[in-house]
Amino acid sequence: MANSPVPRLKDVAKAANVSLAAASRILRGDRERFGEETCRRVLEASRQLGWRRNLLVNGMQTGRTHTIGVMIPPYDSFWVSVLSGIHDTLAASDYLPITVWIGSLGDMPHFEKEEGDGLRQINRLLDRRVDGLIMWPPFSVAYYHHFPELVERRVPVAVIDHYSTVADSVETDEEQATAVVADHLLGLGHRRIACLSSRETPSQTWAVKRRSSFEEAVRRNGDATVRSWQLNAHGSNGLEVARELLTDKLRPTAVFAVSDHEAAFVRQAAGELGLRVPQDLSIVGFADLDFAATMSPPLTTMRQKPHEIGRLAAKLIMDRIDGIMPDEEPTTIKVAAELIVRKSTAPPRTAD
Amino acid sequence: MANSPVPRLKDVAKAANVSLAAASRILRGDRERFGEETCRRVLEASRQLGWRRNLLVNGMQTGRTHTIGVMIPPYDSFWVSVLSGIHDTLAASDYLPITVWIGSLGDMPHFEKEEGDGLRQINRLLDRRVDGLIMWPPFSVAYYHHFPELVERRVPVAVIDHYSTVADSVETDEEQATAVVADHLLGLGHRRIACLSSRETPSQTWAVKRRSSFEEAVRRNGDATVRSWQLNAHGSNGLEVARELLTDKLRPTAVFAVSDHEAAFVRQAAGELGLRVPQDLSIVGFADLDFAATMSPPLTTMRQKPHEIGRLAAKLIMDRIDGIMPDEEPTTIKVAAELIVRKSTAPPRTAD
DNA sequence: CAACGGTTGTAAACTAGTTTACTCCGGCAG
DNA sequence: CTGCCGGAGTAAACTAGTTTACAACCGTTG
Repeated sequence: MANSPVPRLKDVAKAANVSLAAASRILRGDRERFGEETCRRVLEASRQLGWRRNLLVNGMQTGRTHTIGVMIPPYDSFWVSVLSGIHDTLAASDYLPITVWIGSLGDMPHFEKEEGDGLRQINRLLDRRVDGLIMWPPFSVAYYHHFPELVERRVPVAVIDHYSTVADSVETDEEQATAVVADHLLGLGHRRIACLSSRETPSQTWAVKRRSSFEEAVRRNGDATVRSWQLNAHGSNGLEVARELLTDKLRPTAVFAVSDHEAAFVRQAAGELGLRVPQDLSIVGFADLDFAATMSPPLTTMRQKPHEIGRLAAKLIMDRIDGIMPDEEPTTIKVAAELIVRKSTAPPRTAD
Repeated sequence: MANSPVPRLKDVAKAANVSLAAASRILRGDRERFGEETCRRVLEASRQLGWRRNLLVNGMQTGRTHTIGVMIPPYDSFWVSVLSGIHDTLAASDYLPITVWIGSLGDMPHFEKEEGDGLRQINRLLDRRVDGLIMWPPFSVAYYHHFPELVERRVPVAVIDHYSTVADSVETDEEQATAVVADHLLGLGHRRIACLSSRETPSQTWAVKRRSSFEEAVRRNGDATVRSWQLNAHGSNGLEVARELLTDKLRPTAVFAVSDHEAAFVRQAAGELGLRVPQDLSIVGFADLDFAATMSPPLTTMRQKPHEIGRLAAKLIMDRIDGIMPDEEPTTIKVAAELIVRKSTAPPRTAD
């Protein structure tokens, strides 16, 4: 019956014995101008042949591919949830995300951004004429170089966990979140507190902000000391820095790690040094990644709302596409995080 | 300069002062027939204007979109690795996966497949004229109903962890893997062994096979007893079944769980019942998910090769697309798994 | 002076539809 | 008998190129 692998509108029109234009209009929903019987015949023929709209053609004609490019890291549970929020939100508008990444899983959670690769990936998306881009900026040295190009092509961009003056952004409310952590630790009685930051490269604005907001929040208290360490540019020396931090003359009774990945290093280093958690050392993480609850002891951490972050990023993009938002002025949305108290925090030993 | 948001070939041709056809041929690499100076002008103009090939047009003309649809579950670390293998392999051929899922993260690792949703997602991919499909069949009751349609459209399909007679498939070598687990437990001296299977719905052929292969492997030994339990159709009663299994009159000294998710239930139930792991109870999982190493005690488990599985599935699809494989005869590739011995297995108590 | 090879242009057909402008036909009302 | 309207068809232009056939121009040989 079908001599072509995929049925074309032409085939449907022929089967229903109507013209191509009539079939097109009827299938697009413009049924008022046609007889009931004709509509029925066309719809039936379409169903029978398994005809489906061709979004390639649609994309060429309207300039809308109903596809959003997403550049985020090889996934840990945070990014899986972000992606899930993006996916759900886009699906509601009949959009689909198309996701690319650079680096490899083996290098998680930190990895080198290779400029050439980032550029290749962003171009793969542009070649497919995506209607918008959601990204985590560390992937995109490419991003900075190509922002003017994206603007010229009118491809809206939303960035996640990165402050930007040129694109819409969604980020965790670092001031709120770090204040909660500081309150928790200070409330337990800790007065010598260490902070383990991540890589603080120019693109990792979240790490810088989280660390500095935390320092500020602790210092507002007056009588507590806080000191921060950070990973090297490759993020490859987590365990060493954690050891260094724990053996420092500060002798911290509590450590705030800017993400659960860093908290895991602190936990491991504490174990090696014979420090019991939480009796000798309290640890607070950030993100509530899937492994946080099953660490021993279960990790006290700030639970971000990754699904919500993804949802909002997708909504920003959709609003730009639909022209709901005015052409100018990038928006920044801050999402609150909540403290999940588990077993890795306790008052410091009074003997100390 | 550019009056249109995205530069067209027409603009490049005009800027380089050549005809549209010449620009097209030169940019496609057909440079032999043109002068060096002309080629330089066209390439330069293209670079300057930021022109990029339009894969929508390409797709319409050649019937190849350089895109592969992927339907896999909301990701745990196994599926993230599978996806990574797919991504890397496709990228090498300048293809991109476009991933959809059904169900939600909250229902992991088991969830209802809702037929309507599965169909909607597969159609989203078909609308974009993907060149092939990689999927995990539980997502696709849709798949079974639409296989004839896919065949007619000549869309090659590869399935993962599911035996199929109609599509290519890649799966873990269950016989090899379960024999290794059986040898490990029997070698330690266990003689009363329980097996906790997953949901054993018709689409979960891997669970059925893994459980039955394990039973067979144990029974080959002669003097050991094995008994199996399984989750309900929704996969919602893992903890209850684990409790039931541990309090059964069999009094198992070891449990093999068909995935780490189920192993986690066994661990939790053991804790509740005051059984120490591994002194009172040995547990073996399957998959080596990211949380396996940080469980307490760290879980002995079979490490699958998800990246390799993804790579092979992508390669099967690419071979079908490139016409390398003959038109008939679906292939099945089996991938070996390796035992990772951690702290959750030990010899049974001799007192017992 | 004509033929020739190397370069480049022109025009048309093609991918799968969408959309607009017009036309055509039959039946009914005035 | 004419006008009008609903229901349909026809043709063409348009999306962004790709590809083929053919023509045209140039300077250089024979």
